[in-house]
Amino acid sequence: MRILQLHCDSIEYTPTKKEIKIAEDIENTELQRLEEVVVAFVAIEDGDDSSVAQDAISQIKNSMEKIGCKKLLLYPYAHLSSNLAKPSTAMTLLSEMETNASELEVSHSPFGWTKSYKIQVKGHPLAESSKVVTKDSTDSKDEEITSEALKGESKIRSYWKIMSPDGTMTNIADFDFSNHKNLEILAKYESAKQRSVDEPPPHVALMKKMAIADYEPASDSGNMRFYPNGRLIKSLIERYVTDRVKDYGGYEVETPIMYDSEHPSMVSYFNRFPARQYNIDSEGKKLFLRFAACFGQFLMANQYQMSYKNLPYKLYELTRYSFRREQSGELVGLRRLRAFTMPDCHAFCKDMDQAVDEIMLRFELSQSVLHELGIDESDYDMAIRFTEDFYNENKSAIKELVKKQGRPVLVEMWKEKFFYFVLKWEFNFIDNLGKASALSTDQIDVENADRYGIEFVDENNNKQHPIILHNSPSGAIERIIYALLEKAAKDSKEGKKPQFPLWLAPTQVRVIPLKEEFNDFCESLTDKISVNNVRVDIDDRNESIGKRIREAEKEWIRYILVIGEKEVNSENLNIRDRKTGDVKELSFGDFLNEINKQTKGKPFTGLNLPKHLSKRPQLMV
RNA sequence: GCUUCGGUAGCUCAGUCUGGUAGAGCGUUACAUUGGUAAUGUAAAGGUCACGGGUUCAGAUCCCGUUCGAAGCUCCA
Repeated sequence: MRILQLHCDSIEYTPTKKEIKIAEDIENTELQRLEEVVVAFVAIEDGDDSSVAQDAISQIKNSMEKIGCKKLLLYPYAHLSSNLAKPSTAMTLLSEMETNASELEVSHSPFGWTKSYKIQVKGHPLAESSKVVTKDSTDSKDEEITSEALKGESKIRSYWKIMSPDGTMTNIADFDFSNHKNLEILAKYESAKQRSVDEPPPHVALMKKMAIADYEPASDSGNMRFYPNGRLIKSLIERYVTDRVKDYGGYEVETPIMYDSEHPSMVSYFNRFPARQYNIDSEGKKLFLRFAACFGQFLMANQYQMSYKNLPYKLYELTRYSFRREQSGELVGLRRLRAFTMPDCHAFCKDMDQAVDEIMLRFELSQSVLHELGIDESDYDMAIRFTEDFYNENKSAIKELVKKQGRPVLVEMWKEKFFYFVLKWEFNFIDNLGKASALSTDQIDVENADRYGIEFVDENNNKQHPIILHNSPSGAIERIIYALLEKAAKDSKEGKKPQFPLWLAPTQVRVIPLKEEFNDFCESLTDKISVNNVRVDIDDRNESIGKRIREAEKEWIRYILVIGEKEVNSENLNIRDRKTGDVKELSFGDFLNEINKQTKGKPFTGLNLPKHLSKRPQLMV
């Protein structure tokens, strides 16, 4: 028996005429319409019997339970097989299947009739499946009709281990996680897929409360709006990551955000991955929005005349945005988006030795970038994945990476290469709910240079395809903000004051005049401070001093300067430091030094809000 | 995408079970207050109870659908 099973929004069919003599007698030849239904196109084959029918219907019931649908239409469909059973047998078995599915709302379309039909199939991964049930098939073959990638992904055979910094590998079950709680979460998360949470992630409330980002209902899900505070933070992180990649040797480029899916180099790449992109039809072209910077940079590199002497050569782009049409149920706050900002740096290397050398540099770059962004080593754990072949040929390189991490890492070893890369590592941030999400990552790609026709000329004047590394030193910028907010929430939960690194704080210094008569003094003081690249504002509202301090605290502002009689007549400043909660007296110069020490080496941009709080609309409370 | 839960004033939320005049705090506005390091006082304005349909004499409340969000499943190039 062959079955094509489709989970449908709707199906309409109209019996038009009897095809065979013994066709079922029916009274109603009008159009039938069913909604929210699983349609099983069934071909009964020679040799099928009652046991096959039972097996088949139980498989159907099984998968319907999984997708949560209770309505079934059995649709006799001869065209699935060239070895059909006799119509009489077929009718008997079909009605047996229908009887055995009585707990469902089951019906069938008439047997032996020519029917016209119109069908609307749902888009989810389990919506379509085909089944072959035979007398001797002991186990069910439940094959999903979807992209090659999804098929392959479920077939990937892999082994999960923990590798210690000394290079020894241990089975996950045998590893002592007592000092590595987050790694345990990551290991369980990845390999066993165990999760149990029942509350929204804290960064979602914080991103709104701090007026950073919010959902935009008028857009698609997962496309966020960033308020002035959020844009300032995001733009500073973007600039910092870009500066660091340029220091490392990446050359910044800009490439289109949409591509023609029928361009020859896209076709084969596309077929390797599930179709989760945004599609746009324009003047007969089928365009899709990029989900990474790869295409643009590869198509560009294709034009380069490269010699081995030029390698390694690195291209970099900060994609604003990359688009992935993730399943709606997977989107969460700033953690998982459909439009996100991704720094993406590709290094073209002449051979595996050079690629391995390069990956070490980028590993250190990624570690350092995260650290400087305010994400500590203890906040993330590393996973490394590679093919068995790559492991056997490059053991020492893998061990060196793990050693650089200095702590045990999660290892996934693939029996064979399925993706385009032979090695991939990533740093996974573990949030307050025990969710892991990848930040930095790098890959060794051995396929795409060929696919995109990227070549260099080697020492012997032969053309070769370079090995390509794909590194994002920070991961998505939105995800960095998510990590910083989750860290702040954790501090808050532990009774510590939440805060941003000073260089990212929307306001670094707040000046509060005690009375209106000190306003002029405050103006000139803030001018003096802001010319030194410090974001300073004035709370000139007619509110009590206590309230204005409280609100500055709630905005996580690090330094508060209350200006009264005493300050106006003093050389020094009285500074309330949120970190300690104390008020200290410093000279103007010492104060600036204290700030500069903390923001050294980081980009700066001016206040992104009105300087006077009296002029500032309130976004959130 | 599936299952479950949720959407009430700008924000946080009560009211929904048991249908009958829509509530509080914060914020906003006005007036008074000129303050010394986490909430000054008084008053006022502010709601299509997410949207659409149904049941009912009557719907924020009950039913159906849609939409947005969250959790779980699945997934993450």
